Amino acid sequence: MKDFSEKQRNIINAAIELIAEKGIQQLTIKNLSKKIGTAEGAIYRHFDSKFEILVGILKLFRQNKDEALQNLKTKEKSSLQKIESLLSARFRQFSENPAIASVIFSEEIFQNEKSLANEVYEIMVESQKGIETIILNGQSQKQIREDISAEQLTLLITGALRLLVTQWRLSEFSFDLQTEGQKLWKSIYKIVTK
Amino acid sequence: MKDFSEKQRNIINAAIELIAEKGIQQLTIKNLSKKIGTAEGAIYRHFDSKFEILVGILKLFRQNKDEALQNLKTKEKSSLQKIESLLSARFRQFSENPAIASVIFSEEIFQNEKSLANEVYEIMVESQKGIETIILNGQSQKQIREDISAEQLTLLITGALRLLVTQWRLSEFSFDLQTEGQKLWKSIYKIVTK
Amino acid sequence: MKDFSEKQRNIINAAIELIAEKGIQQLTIKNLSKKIGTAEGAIYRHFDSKFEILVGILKLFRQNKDEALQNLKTKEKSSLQKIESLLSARFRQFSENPAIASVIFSEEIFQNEKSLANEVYEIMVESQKGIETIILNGQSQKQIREDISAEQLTLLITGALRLLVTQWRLSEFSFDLQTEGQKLWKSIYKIVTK
Amino acid sequence: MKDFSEKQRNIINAAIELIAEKGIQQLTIKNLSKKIGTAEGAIYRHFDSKFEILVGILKLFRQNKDEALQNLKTKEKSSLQKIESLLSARFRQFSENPAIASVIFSEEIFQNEKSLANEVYEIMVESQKGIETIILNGQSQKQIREDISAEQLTLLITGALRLLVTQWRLSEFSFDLQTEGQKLWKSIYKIVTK
DNA sequence: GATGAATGAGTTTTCATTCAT
DNA sequence: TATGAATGAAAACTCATTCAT
Repeated sequence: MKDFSEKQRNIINAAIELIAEKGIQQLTIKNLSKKIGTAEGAIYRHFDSKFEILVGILKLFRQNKDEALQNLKTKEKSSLQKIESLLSARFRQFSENPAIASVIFSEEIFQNEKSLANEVYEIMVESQKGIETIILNGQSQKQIREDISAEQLTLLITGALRLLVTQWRLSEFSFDLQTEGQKLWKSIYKIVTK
Repeated sequence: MKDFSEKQRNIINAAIELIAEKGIQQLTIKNLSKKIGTAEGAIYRHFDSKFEILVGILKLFRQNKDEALQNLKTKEKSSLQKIESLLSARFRQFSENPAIASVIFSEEIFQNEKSLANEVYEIMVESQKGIETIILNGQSQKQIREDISAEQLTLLITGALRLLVTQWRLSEFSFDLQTEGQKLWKSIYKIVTK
Repeated sequence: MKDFSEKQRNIINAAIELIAEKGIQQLTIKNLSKKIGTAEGAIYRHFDSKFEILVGILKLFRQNKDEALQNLKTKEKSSLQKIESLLSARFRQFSENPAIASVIFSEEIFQNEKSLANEVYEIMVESQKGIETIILNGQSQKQIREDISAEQLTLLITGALRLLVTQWRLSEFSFDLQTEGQKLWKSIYKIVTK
Repeated sequence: MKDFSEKQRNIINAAIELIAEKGIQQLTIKNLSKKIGTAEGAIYRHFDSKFEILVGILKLFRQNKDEALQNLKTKEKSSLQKIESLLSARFRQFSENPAIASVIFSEEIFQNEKSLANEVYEIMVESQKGIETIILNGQSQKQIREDISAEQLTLLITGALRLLVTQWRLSEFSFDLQTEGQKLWKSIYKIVTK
């Protein structure tokens, strides 16, 4: 769980951008070193292998997720407010860093390596468990409808979030993600409150 | 829009399976020829290049989509029945051919080539337009709630469908997709009818 | 125990020559392909890896040894004649193919890979066991002195053989190996017969 | 013929151990610096290049040899006693420092560089000349048989010594070298005295 | 049509050496 | 003196594609 050096963070971010721009197949050490302006060999001072860079990306995503869920716990908010916070924080993060948006929901990128694929799945499951817990709370406080299970509501909310981000990316960021995110929240609100 | 020869369909299906099993990075001519039991050179009798095989995969997906939407038009059903049909047809197809499930929602696979990425996006948009049209019909016939736009409802439905399939795949097909699909339909039904 | 194709034998022989000329550190795929006049990648049609080429060299050496020992068994000769045959066959082989002489007694070449180092040692032990058996026979027939054990005599004979070949090689083949081999045989003869 | 600093001797010894353990191909500046616990760059304070380290190893071997031969000259012993001394000193040295045993008879290690290969050969020739001189003395004093030339006897003795050490090393030091060395001496004694 | 060897460019990684600190 | 990051060349290996058979 060690923290990354500045150089390591540079490399991880460059890798994320590269994947976002051209796909994993273009995430080569050559392209990566070009992007950060060093010789190819230099990268190996900071990561033992290309694989470790991918591991680094996932570590970063896991940290993102943990911080997001942690943030919510400390705040005194209703369940609905918490969900709204979560969604708008996500949309803001992606708007500010579209490269992350391009990679974070693209599980296929890590499919190559069994161990990474598993890590990806875990992060996804844990992230959804976080939302499901909030919804369960909302249901027990009668703020959220109970005729649909928390699991199903989570599937609907998370699925829509992911798809909206995917559309944004595939359309080459042709619309304002935060605006559309607001609209989505309103729809979700209507749906979950009755 | 020429149709494929049997050999070509073999190759396309083998390619889809290969991607599903090991990711696009393992879609090599060598692996492909091994899978279909021919020499490497033989593949070039049927496709001019590897790129054309990817084009072929997308052509197949487009046909799938067109047929699915066409099927519905001919049938006399309510909007809600149509959506249910569409969903259950999808889940059935994926259950029968998990490889397709692994590739069809993985837009990143085709991100490498600009022209393919665009085709992917178009198929996705057209597919959703099909559902949106059904929902609009349902709304004008008062079978589907009107306080949420057809576009938003489509986002919610399609997003959940995609995410459920993704979870099924990442969990290595650990649950029964059609059963979970039924559950999802019930939730969607509750949501859209009120 | 499969036999090698002609191309594979070419590659193995080129590898032996390369090692003989410049040492294992110069046994690179680039140098090897240059020597046999193909592109680097072409070699991988015939061997899965560089490692397999080294395995191939050792297989060849093992065959050499097996044939040499087999040859002797069939012939009706006294123990002393057998030893003389063995030595002169060796010296003839090395004279005709100095590259083999440069590699066959250079166990360090294969030290890099544990599995190969073991194979090397086995070949050496088995080869000496062959000679020891002949000596034991000679002793029981009173043709060879018995006050020194067969093992020790083998050590002396094999050690001298190896060292003579090593000197020949290090002196850049500056003397006639077969002539010196004859001299060595005479010395050995005197030693073992009394 | 300058003497080495302590740091230089450290480096040379670490290099010998590294070669002994894993072969020359693993003698890299990185591995070397790891073994002596410094940064890679630090090595270049003490040696101008990796090549100079190899030169250093050979210088050490030459010193070893010179001292060994010098030692004998000063002592008042018979030729046979001198040979026994020489052998047992060698076996003792190798027992105490197996790494040296692994490198000193492995001429191939230095084969890469023409100039080193030559130095290796010279050390070997001079070392044998030393023994040959002792034998010649023994022959003129009728302590050593004269029907076999001093050169041939040297070949037999040195060859057996080398092979025994090689077997010891390849068998991963599975027997006691000094005990086996004693046995070898007894055999040699019988051989040269009659 | 099919085969499989060959090609040339590309991949990840390693290495001796240099150099700013 | 020591450190460790950077460099450029070279290592082993892969790959899409071509082509003689």
